[in-house]
Amino acid sequence: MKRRNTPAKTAVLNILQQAQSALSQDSIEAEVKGEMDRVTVYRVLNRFCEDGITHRILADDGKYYFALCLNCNEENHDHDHFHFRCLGCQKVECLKQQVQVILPQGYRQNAISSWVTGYCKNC
Amino acid sequence: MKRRNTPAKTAVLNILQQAQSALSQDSIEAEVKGEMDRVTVYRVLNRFCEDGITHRILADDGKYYFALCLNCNEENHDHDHFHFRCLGCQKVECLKQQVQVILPQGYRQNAISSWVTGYCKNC
DNA sequence: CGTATTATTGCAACATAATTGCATTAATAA
DNA sequence: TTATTAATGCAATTATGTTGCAATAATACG
Ligand SMILES: [Mn+2]
Ligand SMILES: [Mn+2]
Ligand SMILES: [Zn+2]
Ligand SMILES: [Zn+2]
Repeated sequence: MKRRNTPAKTAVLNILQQAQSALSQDSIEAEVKGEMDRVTVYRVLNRFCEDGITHRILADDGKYYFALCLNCNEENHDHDHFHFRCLGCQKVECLKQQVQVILPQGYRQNAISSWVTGYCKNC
Repeated sequence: MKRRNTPAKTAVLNILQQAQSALSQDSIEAEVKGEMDRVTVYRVLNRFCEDGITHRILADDGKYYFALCLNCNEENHDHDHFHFRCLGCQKVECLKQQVQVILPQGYRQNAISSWVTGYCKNC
């Protein structure tokens, strides 16, 4: 399924690139108000995830956030870092620190989702 | 608001005690099918949380899971441990390992939510 | 026990986040 | 320029959880 370049795709990608942080669907929707449908935002973001352009993280507020994959290449994705959500400015960031977990015997690890909520240095 | 003992409350508590793991509303609902309403399950569980009988954890599948507070006392709740969700049997457990995170300068930590998904030793 | 008080329940409606179906539009290849 | 089909808009649907309100029933108290 070959991808096509569309205004919607370009607009969402620009927003993510300028954000320097993970964004939720609704915050992106707010920025493109009128330009495109709500569903299109979801679909563009999901396609980005399928294509390895973004990664999708379910925050502890129950919403998905999307962040550009910065240190990933086509084959190796590495998203086992902590995520921080600020209760003041609502900003979500990918932290540098990797999550270290040792599972009990016989357990196999598939994915990790680690969140810290609190207040960032500006809040 | 003094609590009352009801069949609904007793049934849900029994299920949690026998489970030895965290349960979602829908899995509890499945076990009490016909006995009580969907909303009652939510309300019983939320009351347990208010009363410090259970704690509520939002999993990386977007659902809340409820687990008995075992090592908590009235004042000190300690839920900063990893949680494991099995993709095979759907079971959710609280792992022993505590989450260790060092935040960037100036950041304040409020709450932690750490999930590992994968397959347990039986799956 | 009998009665009053009010916590708890059931049911319908609502809220919010995200997905799906389908006809239409438009990006790309030939 | 035209054919192909990915992408879009809109409405409907799913999923999870909450809220309003009248009816029910657990508890306290004489
Ligand atoms: Mn990340
Ligand atoms: Mn726990
Ligand atoms: Zn902040
Ligand atoms: Zn399992």
